[in-house]
Amino acid sequence: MLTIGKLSEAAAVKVPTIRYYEQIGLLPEPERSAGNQRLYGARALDRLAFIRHARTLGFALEAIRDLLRLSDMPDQPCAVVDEIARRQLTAVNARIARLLKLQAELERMIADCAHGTVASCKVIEALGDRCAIEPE
Amino acid sequence: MLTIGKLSEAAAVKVPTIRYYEQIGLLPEPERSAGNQRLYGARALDRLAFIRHARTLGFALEAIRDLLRLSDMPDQPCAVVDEIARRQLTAVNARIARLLKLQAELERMIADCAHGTVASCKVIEALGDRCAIEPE
DNA sequence: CCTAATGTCTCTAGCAGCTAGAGCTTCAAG
DNA sequence: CTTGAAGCTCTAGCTGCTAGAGACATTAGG
Repeated sequence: MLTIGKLSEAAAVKVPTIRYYEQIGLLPEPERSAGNQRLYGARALDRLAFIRHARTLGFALEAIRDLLRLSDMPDQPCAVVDEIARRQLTAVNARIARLLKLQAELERMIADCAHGTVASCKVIEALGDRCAIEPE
Repeated sequence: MLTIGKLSEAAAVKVPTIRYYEQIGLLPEPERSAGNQRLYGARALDRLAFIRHARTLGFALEAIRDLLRLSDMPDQPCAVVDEIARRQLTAVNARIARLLKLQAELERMIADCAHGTVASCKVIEALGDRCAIEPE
């Protein structure tokens, strides 16, 4: 059995984050030691690794909640899982597209800058212009 | 002179957001009408447009605060402005790089899925694996 | 066995950047 | 003159954590 500190280390998730996940119901309440400290088994580590991996892929905690629920129902068709992942991919694609536009505009702004005074700064000037990019 | 509603419309920034920007000191406190309503001039519109444009480019409000302060000092050299913009570009580049990795992993996961049951779902399986990508 | 240093406990509050609501006043159109 | 929209202030909420206070538990060294 692992204490929360050991689990934290093993899963590379900070201690308060683990408690937070428990609080919002992403992790089940673990056993407690005689002294009221949390004790985790291998299952908890798997689950935490799952959450962390999904988080690094940008899934929202709500989506992860759905994925975890589904992963506990092995006989269900995985269409819903697929759908969640596909939605995430769409969101990632959209963010990439947007960031590429930002990148281009920032590069243009910076390239135009003559390194003079603020009065003639193209960066400030460009920012003052009405915007060409849609907000997020 | 514009009421907050008109300003909101003209700058495409929501009314509570304008009040929020005032509250955190990004916008100066405007004049008030006899009935205590905010009244804005063209300067406020310019400033708000500047903020909005910088926001869509992903600048943090703190960075925008710096940029606004600098834009009020036209005789200063614009090196600091440049630096802020360059930092933003670096951040954008990093986010793009990260999202491209996520995109690849999500695509792989989804492509592997045989559309069977959850038990054999490669998406769930892939999420359960220890992560290959560094978190943000 | 005692002590000191960690580790853990709960609880509350804070971060960014807004957004939403309650409950009130003011304004503009008809 | 009335009505409905728009304005006001204030507080609380959202996501996904993170930080701190103040108290108890555990462990390693002497």
